[in-house]
Amino acid sequence: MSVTGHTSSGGRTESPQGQQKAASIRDVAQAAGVSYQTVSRVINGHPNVKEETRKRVQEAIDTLGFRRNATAFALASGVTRSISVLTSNTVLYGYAATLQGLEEASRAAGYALGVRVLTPEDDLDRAVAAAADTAGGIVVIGFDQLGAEALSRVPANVPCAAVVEAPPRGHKPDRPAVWADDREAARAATEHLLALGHKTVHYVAIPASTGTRRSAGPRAEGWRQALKTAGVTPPAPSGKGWDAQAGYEAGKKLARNPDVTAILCGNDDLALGVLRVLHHAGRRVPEDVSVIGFDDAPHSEFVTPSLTTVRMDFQGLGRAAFGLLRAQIDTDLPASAPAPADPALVLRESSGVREA
Amino acid sequence: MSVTGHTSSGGRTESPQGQQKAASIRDVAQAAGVSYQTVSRVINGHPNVKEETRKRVQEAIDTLGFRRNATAFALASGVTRSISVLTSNTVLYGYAATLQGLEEASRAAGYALGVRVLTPEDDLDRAVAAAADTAGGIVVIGFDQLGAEALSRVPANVPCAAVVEAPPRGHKPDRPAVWADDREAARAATEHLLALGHKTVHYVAIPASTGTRRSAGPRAEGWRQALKTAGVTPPAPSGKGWDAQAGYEAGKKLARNPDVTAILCGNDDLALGVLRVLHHAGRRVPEDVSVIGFDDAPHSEFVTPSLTTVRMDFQGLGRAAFGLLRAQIDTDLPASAPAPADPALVLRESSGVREA
DNA sequence: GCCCACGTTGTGACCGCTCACAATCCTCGC
DNA sequence: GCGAGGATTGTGAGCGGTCACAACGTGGGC
Repeated sequence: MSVTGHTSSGGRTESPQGQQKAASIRDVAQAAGVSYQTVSRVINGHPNVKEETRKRVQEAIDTLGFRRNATAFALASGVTRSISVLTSNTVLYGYAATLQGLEEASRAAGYALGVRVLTPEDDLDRAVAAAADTAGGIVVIGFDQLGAEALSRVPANVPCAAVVEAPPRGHKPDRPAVWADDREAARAATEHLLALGHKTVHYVAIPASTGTRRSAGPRAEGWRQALKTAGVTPPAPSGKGWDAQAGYEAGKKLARNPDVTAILCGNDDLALGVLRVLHHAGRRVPEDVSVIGFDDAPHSEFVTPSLTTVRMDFQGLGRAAFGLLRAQIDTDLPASAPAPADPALVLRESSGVREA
Repeated sequence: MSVTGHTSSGGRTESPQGQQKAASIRDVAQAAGVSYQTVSRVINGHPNVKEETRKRVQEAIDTLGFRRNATAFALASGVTRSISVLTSNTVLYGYAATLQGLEEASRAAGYALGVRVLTPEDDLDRAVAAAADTAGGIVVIGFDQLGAEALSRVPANVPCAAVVEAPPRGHKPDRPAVWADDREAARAATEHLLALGHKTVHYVAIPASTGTRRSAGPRAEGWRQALKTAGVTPPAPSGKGWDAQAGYEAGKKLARNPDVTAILCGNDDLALGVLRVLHHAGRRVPEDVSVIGFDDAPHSEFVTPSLTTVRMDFQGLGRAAFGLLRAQIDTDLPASAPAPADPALVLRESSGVREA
């Protein structure tokens, strides 16, 4: 198999004169025989402009192909109509879907959207600052430690919203934020497994946004709480990452243990890895072991066995976060923040009655 | 299952005075007892500044927490150090991974990155224009018709690069672009299936970036060519979308036909759907039918049966596209465009020798 | 017939920074 | 001891828009 990986430099028709720079407001003014201020009025739809004048200016705008310079507008008016998203990932389903919601909402509102990925090597203050002075506001995706940390570094005077893990009971984040009730969802999923006859439920954790303990985070809490309520001592959670490989690794030990009949996973990728290792270990799903994931990634419905999981409205969270941010920027707006859908347990093939 | 979906408005400590606006270059100048131009020299690392002066200015910068206003800089210098990505999707693996490569490269180069999703309802010219005057250059992800169309609308005077499907043999795109040799990869995959003893190979297509025919696009071409070379008449391709659901739909007919023993899919999501429908039809993979996907999405290794697929270096394509764009903006740069890795067939469980 | 209010338009200053150029200061060589 | 020339610094103008305000009409009310 070969590759061309070819590169072609486009045939620019770059005349020696270079491309004439874009028409400015003053060019238009001259062409229309008015002052630049009048042009400004026209492009901003100011009421007090004589209809005939407006028409003349509009024609000049059209023939010159004038477009208002966004940079100059931003400088002069102080309005930026753009937001910047800070996230540690853009590919994992939860992040990607949240980003999608954010993009959709911002586009609908006429805002440009910037993306800045955070890495462990980053100087977070610098990253936040860079985002802040590029855009009119910041949205932080704080599902993980990196995001949460970045969020805490956002200067108080920059408009900011976040989508985060559900905060500990009774706590409220110090910045506007949206979240779904993962805790309750995890509890419901766990209770479902218990109701299916499983004596206990094991948990393969996603990294928590706060601290490094596997037992931290709302999903783990919900799971633990359900077990406790049922009078079961929660087994130690496992897991050390977000992807299927991490699920595979964490699942090795569980797969070997015949007492393990039910596994809740912090996300669907993890669950996929668990499913895989169970398959390798010769344990059938759901006959021998039930597996439940989290997030309802697009492919979860199509793997075999199809994955029972908790559907999360990440797009909705993204949209809501944008609403929260916009409310700070366009104070005096209808502040419409459509509520995200509730998490919902989706029953599929990977979970079933305990047979033993 | 309930949801809190809670919203908390952060406790802004907004004194009646409001936050004093950020320090400007002149504030710093005054504090340091120099002219604003000297401050400008310091922040731009201009050589001819007396060491002692530089130090004094730097101190003023630090104590005032000065940060150069990006908007003003852009306006005055005409340099934007930001790029904008136009894409019809951000979640599908190929797109998301390309975007990831783009983000990574732009961040490394100190460029901010904007994302603008294209929809069928969009006024493409408007969308392109908006992207163009927000950023210093545009990268178009042209895997599909929407992207390809947008690319063709980019005005000649705006710096632009694209990552596209491999263009027809002998053709070169009229804009700088990168692509992988999907055609060759598809051919290799098809030949592999043929070599496994399959009499023919069916194809479930992804939408082509040009035209609407399922038989268009490099992947389809490579597949068809391999069959023809082997003296086999290519069966009609199926497929009408990008996702697993589309694969499932397209696979229904194939699953019913006992003569179908090998299926090549335009991407891994499609393949997942095909796998699923084959499972429902009681046909074993790879014993009864071999399936090969395209792209090597992260989960393809972990589904059961694991998916034989063609690994694509989308991140590399993204990085290369950024390099191409940057070369137009920072003319006079080392123009380092690291070549993307070649597509590579990854053999896994879903393909095997024909047993019949 | 006059004044005032309002609709319409133009002027100046400024957003925060850069550029080009002029002005000043030193230092060196003879 | 003096002029040349480079190092260092300051000034003016401008990027392409916006804002505030002044300057025009023009019509209606008295």
